[in-house]
Amino acid sequence: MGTAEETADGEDVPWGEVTPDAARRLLVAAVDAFAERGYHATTTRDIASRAGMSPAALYIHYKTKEELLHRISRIGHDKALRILEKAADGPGTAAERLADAVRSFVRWHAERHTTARVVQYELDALGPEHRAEIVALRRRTDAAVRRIIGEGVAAGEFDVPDVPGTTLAVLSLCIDVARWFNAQGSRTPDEVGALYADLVLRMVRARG
Amino acid sequence: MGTAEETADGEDVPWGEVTPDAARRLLVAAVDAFAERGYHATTTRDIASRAGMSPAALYIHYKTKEELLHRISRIGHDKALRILEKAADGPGTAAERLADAVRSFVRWHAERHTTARVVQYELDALGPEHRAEIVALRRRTDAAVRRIIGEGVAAGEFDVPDVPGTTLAVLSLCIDVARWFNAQGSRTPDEVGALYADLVLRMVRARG
DNA sequence: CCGGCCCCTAAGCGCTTGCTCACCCTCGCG
DNA sequence: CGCGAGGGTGAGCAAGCGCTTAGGGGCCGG
Repeated sequence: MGTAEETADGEDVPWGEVTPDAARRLLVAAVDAFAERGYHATTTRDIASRAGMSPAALYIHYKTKEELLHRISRIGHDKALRILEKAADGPGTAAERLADAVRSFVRWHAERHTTARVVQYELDALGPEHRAEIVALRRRTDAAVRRIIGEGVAAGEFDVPDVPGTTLAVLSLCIDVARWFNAQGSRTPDEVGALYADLVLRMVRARG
Repeated sequence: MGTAEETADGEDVPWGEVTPDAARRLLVAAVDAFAERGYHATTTRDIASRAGMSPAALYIHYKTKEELLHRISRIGHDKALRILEKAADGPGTAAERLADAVRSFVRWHAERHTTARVVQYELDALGPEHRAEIVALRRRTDAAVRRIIGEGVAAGEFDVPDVPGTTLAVLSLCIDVARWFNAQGSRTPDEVGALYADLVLRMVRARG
């Protein structure tokens, strides 16, 4: 807390951990390009020109185009996981924690949907070692949700016949927000978060 | 019914409508390659060699690589839409029809998950006119689900505060099956279909 | 036997790709 | 002022891309 990439009120500055400034500008340009066209359809010239630099500038700060994707994916997954685990470890009943987790996770996917789209849908473009690292993070994401649902069942709050299957469905539902969410659409990230939290509570048949 | 691409018991032969045989072999190879690596990461040489042909053979049957994707996308969307509309127009209560729609739609996405992955996630790679044609089909998909839910609400079967939002969530949930489903995984398409039908009925709080 | 037809291939064209390299400009420091 | 260091550029390389073209080989009716 209080590190350079956070403001006084504790809210994160996106990509604040990426330095120096030129490296961050390139990374932000890459996120936009990857989200818009996909990793494979994006050229290094496109990324550099979005950042206002020559094609060669990219290779001062990153070894390859794939390393850029890895940095984006790594930071994005870290952030998403932290949001989810914070909600899972919070106070309150299982229903309250599940609703909180879904609400904040979905809000992140909607608010930062360009980043989320890259993070969630360009996994296959990573090299084998980098992909393995990211897959490990995703398992922790799955474990966090499964724990809340499991505790809710144990406490008699939830009625869920298939805990792993329901966990999968809940996460799938949240992640897919990154695919369809449109900033020009009629729903705000808060509204989608509230809607999805309600739907998920219904899925576990929590009293609510 | 009884057309060339259907067997006696009415079950479809996949890609039976694609002729001649060499064109179908190329298309099946393209589906596999696109699903595995993505459209942009797949080369025309890769497609041709999977079909056991030289790179030039592709251009005897298809004008461009994009035309191949369009044929796949068009046929796949037609099939998915037909499955969904058949369930929506069937007999029974809204709950029965919704469960049937979700079950069969999900089963298709799981069973034919390579095709579904291309169909659902490579939309942006299509040219503008082809994309517009596919988007129109997707609107009919949305309309079919919305109609069932709307009728369930009108009949007092469902308790749904936000019909368009719930429709979006239901479709999103089903479509995302194509992303995570793995044939080597522990769940069969039938099991996933049954699980998802139950979860969706809970989302609309149908008596079940 | 032939000649036209239909699939298919070998070779390769023009272009774009990820990435490199020789060089330059700016700036802090003695 | 001289100078080294580090972020930046223009030009371009080797490889791979989508796609084309000239021609080969098997099957057909005559």
